[in-house]
Amino acid sequence: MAREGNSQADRALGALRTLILSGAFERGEKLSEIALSDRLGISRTPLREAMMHLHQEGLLSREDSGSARVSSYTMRDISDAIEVRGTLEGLAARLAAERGVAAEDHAVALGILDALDLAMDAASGVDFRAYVKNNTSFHDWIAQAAGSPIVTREIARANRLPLAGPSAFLTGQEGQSPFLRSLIIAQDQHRTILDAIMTGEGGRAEALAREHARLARRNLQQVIDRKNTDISAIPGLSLISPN
Amino acid sequence: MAREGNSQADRALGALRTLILSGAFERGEKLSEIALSDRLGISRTPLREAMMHLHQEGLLSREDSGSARVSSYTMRDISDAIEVRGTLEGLAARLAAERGVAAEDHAVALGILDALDLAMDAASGVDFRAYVKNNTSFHDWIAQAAGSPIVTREIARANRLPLAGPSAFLTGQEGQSPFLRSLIIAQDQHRTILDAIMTGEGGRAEALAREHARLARRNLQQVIDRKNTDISAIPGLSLISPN
DNA sequence: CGCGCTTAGATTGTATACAATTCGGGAGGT
DNA sequence: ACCTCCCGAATTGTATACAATCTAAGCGCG
Repeated sequence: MAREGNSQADRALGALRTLILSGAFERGEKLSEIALSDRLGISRTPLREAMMHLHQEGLLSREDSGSARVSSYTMRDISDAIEVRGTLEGLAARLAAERGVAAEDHAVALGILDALDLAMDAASGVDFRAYVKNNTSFHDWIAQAAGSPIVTREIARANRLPLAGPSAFLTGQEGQSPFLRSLIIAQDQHRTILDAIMTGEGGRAEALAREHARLARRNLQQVIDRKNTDISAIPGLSLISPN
Repeated sequence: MAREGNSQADRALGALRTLILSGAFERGEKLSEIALSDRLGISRTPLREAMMHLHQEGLLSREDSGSARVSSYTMRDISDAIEVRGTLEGLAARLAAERGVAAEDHAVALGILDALDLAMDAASGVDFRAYVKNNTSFHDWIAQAAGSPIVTREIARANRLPLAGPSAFLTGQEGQSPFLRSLIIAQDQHRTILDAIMTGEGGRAEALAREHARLARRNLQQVIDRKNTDISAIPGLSLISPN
């Protein structure tokens, strides 16, 4: 049998997801199971399992007849998805503030924020790889800070939506100066959110977490407005319909 | 092939979900695919598909080895799930207020609320069947009121969590007088939420929708505290661990 | 010339056989 | 008595064959 991550189904899931996000298919393109099966060298049974998974992730949508199509999203869909994420992170932050956070967990969060500072102040400009990694970690920390598996799970779900994750627009932006400014603002928001959580200011923590997500929305808008963006530089961007 | 709802996979999904929610299995019981396959008269392929679906619904959890267990939830998990639902419905209500609602959609909502009044004022006590149906309709209306497929979808997801749906605690409660009072309060909240949405009071609409969900939380607590509750009267209650 | 029907090819849904792995129990040794 | 190792039964993962259905092209008819 297969260990975690070693199964054919997991391989199919990863491979197909990468293909879709990298723009290997057109928006709305119909995917044939047999064709994909041949292309990936994986039989239809685990492939169908992977496609079901991608369906619930939102990357595929099912026709009435049962055939699968690559999903198509509008700008507003992504914007709404980010708002949903912000709302749920706000909930997590508020609950964490209300329920309290152990000193041990607090230390972990501080460590992540210090690492983010370090990534920004690197001698050779910003260390994007480290920033993305630690930014993701901090958002994961918030998701778990309330100590509620349900909240954590729902946030994870919201993050799976194509471009809604906290680090979706942190790749392929290295040289942009307005983007650098937004990193500074984002990091300040990180510290402020953690402060509000630790002082038990639930309402403040929630409002800040929401606004923090809206910063991602602004970045999305900037990326789109800048016309010469390489569509393949940001995974999933090919799923967005132009208008 | 199979039309929507006619496939073996859909039948397996419905049958297995009903079995689980009705308490046919113990909490944490390991489910063998072969045994279930025999019991339901459905081969393993569509059965596995159904089990994957139930896994993402939260009714099943997977062991490292791949075997499936019936999920177990705590009281607090359910409480959190209801809070998540309230938060997302609050988001939907706020967005609806901010973005505006067409007169046509407003009329639909008013129709649903009138039907709810009618169900409560029925000559022979409360018509629970009608109340549940229209209560569900109103919550669906809110989920769609923002005009955002993403928001609608996330709310639908949150509702799938075992006892988190808006009508989860409306069955098996017919004779309870404190419960009747909560129906009156709930219906008042319905009207107030709609009013806030239509007058563009986004913050108010959001706060009310959240508090409305917390009423469901109070009902849950009442059901649990009342010791003589028939555990099979409320679908999914068997998944809750006592402590 | 356009439209509906028929039919063949392609595609999805399902069952089943087989391979790989896990799990539990029993034998044997210390 | 307890621990370890090993083996067989049970269980899950995968491939594949077949059945049911969809799709699209070609044909006949108005």
